[in-house]
Amino acid sequence: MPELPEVETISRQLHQALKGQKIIKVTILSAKNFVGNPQEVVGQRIIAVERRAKMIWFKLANNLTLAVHLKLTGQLILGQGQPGKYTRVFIDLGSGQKLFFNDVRKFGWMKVIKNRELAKMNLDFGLEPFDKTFTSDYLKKVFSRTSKPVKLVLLDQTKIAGIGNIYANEALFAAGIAPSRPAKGLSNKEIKKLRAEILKVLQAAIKYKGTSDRDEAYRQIDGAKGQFQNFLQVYRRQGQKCPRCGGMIKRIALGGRGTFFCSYCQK
DNA sequence: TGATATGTTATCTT
DNA sequence: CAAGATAACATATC
Repeated sequence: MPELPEVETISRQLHQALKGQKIIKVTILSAKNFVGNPQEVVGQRIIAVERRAKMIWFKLANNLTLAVHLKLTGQLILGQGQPGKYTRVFIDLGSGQKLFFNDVRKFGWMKVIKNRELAKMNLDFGLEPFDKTFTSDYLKKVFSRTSKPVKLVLLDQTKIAGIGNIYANEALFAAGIAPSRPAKGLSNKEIKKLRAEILKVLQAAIKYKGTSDRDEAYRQIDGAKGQFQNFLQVYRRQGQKCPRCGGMIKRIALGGRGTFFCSYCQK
């Protein structure tokens, strides 16, 4: 699924490829996946492409931003060809290339947003893990206020932006903390460790350009898979041996989501 | 056929 | 009232 490392990868690649380019034409094939007036972005130059939480922001010259959320199965592919079966929107660029927004399940969206509304939208999200304000003191404060399972707090975008199911599971494994532990019950030492492991796993996943699990949707902008699926320790590995202690990896549901952990070495 | 997958939000419940 | 729990969204795959 596109989480922080996947969206960051796409966002960096698009910035590289599209900075300075002009949007020539917007073709909407599925109306529900495009919000706003496409004419407002036509003719505009792309100043920068940035990531915020799990969104990609195309900052345009006219103080508008084209925001994209890939949700579960969205892709942004840069190419020369024709739209595919699951292309919902595509954008013709000055270079002659096309940017295809593909999305099997149609949960994702593109939205035209005024920059001053963007600032308001920003307030709905928690801290970016790589922001220097994301300290263990901050985590401690967040955790102390709830007895929800710690994994659900990691997934709460209003507290921390960008972590999804894969990296919540992996970070808790790396920190040796059971996902169902009530957040307020974690010790200072555990919180410190968890913060460090969150940063480590996100950094490693960015290095390997994200996780393309099975035939899942995530792709880099040239259509290539990421490689971090080869480094997953627990995610979707139920029934297999724990790479750390040799115990059995279990699967439970937390908040209706698959949760994977080693019941021997995650305390 | 039914279970499973999942990010986010709407809605129901406590 | 707020926090927490759960359903809904759409569709493919096992």
